[in-house]
Amino acid sequence: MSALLDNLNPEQLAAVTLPPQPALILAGAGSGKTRVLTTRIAWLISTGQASQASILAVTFTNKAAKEMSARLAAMLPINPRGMWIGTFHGLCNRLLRAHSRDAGLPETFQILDTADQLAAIKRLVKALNVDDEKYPPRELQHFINANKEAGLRAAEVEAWDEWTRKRVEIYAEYERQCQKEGVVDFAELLLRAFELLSRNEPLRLHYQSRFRHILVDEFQDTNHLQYEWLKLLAAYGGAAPAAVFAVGDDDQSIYAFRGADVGNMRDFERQFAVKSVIRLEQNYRSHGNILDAANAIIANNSKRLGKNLWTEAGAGEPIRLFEAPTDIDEARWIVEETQALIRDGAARSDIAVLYRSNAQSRVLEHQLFSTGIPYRVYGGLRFFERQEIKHALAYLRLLANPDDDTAFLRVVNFPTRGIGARSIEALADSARTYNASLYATVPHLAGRPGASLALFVRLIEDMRQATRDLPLPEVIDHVLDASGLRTHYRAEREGEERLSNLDELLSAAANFVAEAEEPGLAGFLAHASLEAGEHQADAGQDAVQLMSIHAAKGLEFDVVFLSGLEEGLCPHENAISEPDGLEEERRLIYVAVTRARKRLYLSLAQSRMLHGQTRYSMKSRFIDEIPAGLIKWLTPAARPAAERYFDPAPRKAQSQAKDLGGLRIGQLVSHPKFGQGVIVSAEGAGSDARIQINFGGVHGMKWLVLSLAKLTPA
DNA sequence: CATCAATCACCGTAG
DNA sequence: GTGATTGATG
Repeated sequence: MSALLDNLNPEQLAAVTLPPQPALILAGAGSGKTRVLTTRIAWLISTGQASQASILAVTFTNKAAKEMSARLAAMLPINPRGMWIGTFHGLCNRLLRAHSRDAGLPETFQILDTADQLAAIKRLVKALNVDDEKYPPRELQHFINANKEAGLRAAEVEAWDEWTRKRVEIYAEYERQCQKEGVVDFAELLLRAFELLSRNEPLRLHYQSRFRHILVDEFQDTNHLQYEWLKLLAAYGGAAPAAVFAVGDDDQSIYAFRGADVGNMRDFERQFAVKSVIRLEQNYRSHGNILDAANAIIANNSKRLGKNLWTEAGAGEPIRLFEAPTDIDEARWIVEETQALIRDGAARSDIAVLYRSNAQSRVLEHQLFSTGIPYRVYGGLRFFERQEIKHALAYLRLLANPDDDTAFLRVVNFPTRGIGARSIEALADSARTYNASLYATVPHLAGRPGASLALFVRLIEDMRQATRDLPLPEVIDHVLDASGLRTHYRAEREGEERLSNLDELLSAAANFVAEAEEPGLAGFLAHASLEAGEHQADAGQDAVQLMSIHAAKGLEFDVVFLSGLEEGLCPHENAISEPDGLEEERRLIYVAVTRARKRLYLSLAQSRMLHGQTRYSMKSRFIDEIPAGLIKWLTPAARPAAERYFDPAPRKAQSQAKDLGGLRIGQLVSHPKFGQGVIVSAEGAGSDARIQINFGGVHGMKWLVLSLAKLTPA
């Protein structure tokens, strides 16, 4: 026991050993947050204050949940599976599987990922004859999810205008469609679990009396529904509420876009009458210069609970900053620098390259690949989201739940078996009249299309027969052959990688069976939806880590490259116009900077390919928020002169040189009112000539009449 | 009904 | 630049 509490600083110790009552721990980046959480659980159990079964710990990412389980297993001679530890989605899934009937779901309900959900909405929009120009499926998807995250069913959404009334109607139809097919989307997992507990009193009382200790990681990222779910489970307002131990950092709140509400921290403090607020401000991760930069950046935010990180570590190295002419040059430089680090003995896995948007990874991957440096990309297109994997999973889903129309449509004619759009349309029509799923409607269909469809149904039924008593990997193996997927990809010219991914699916299943509590098909399918990113084909290898800043939260590395620090990208142009958008972008940079232990590189590119076009931008305002003394410029001048600003190797799109009275595209210019900007494009000629300039920041993009604008080369 | 080429829209972050 | 969608052709 004493060893358990050794080496904790006074604040950490106080947090770990708080009496069982509501507590809020404001834990700065690198302050030992995970350690406090896990030690708290170990302490509660080893002092006999809590049983394993009375613990519920919830996190946001699978990575964090796994980490917590692993650390607990190292601290306690127990099986951490006795506790409920997982993500919000994972725990809600567990709850719904255990009580599917009470929740109004089939036992084998399937989970729709983002792409499945969008496909389902598109299908619905088509079936309802809705104008998809006026009601774009993506927008509808966002509308539905936002309402679910706010805890609102279609009937509860207030619609003030015709547009929204229609969207509510589609939302209601979507709910009906999902219910009929026995599928739930991500947001539905949470909402359904919430409704299950709130409507079913015996069940609620059971879980409320079981979970006496509820620990929440990354509390700042909870959305409204998740907070309400926690309140319900903790018996908030009742005679004997559970002890909620919430750990969070308002400065690291970066998920407002999906409904996260930092206000939950204040609400929690007030509503639960929290007596103990503990601040963890000593940072054990980063050198002083890195921490100073992070503190300086975040100090520009106005809405903060207030916190200042400090460290006993020395200042360390300066922050290195590199400005490249193009995104390709930027990537090349990052790779060269990485090579040098590895040559000097750095482990590849201790080096991370971070970026704002996943699209940036391609250039980096290309450079790394051609240099032969092993790398691993997190996020982006994930293993379980690959086309061939989704096809295989769709067959499996049909085995588990034939009413899953999304799965049905995905593979009914893949590999092709003569079932075209006409047949599908006819089938969908009768499915509507019978009010049944596509699969169930097939026997009712007469004529020629009916025959080929019946063959497909027969195929699935045969698969079900043949795999009835087989272990999961063999089920999948059989399905891959019987479906014709293997044959199809063997014939495809570039199908080799797809084939090996399908084999990888087999080993993923074998792994799953070995580790899971419920190693059945339904469990595996849920795993595939919920942990789409966890399984990577080249996991385990010592590789350079590539990921978005969001994905990097909670992780740390010796060396961090933060790339693409340009106005429009970081801060992202869409965020600037959003309320509080800029502050969230700043927190994003704060998160990125605080990932680094020893060395931090910042980089930007003056021009970048985006949407197949070259874009010119200015350096991010956030760079200017770092005290100049902490930065070491690796490029000659703070701003390169106009001449050298040009792309030395112009790409096609910009090669047509235009005469703009001495100015050129890509050049940095100064305007008396708008300040510095980059010439992006031009049109017209003579006195009509207009040029487009990206001033970044407040002014943004502007079209100016060349003959009137008082521009000087900067 | 399948295949291929041409055209179009899209990339902001995620479980 | 990529992946989805549409249109012409066999």
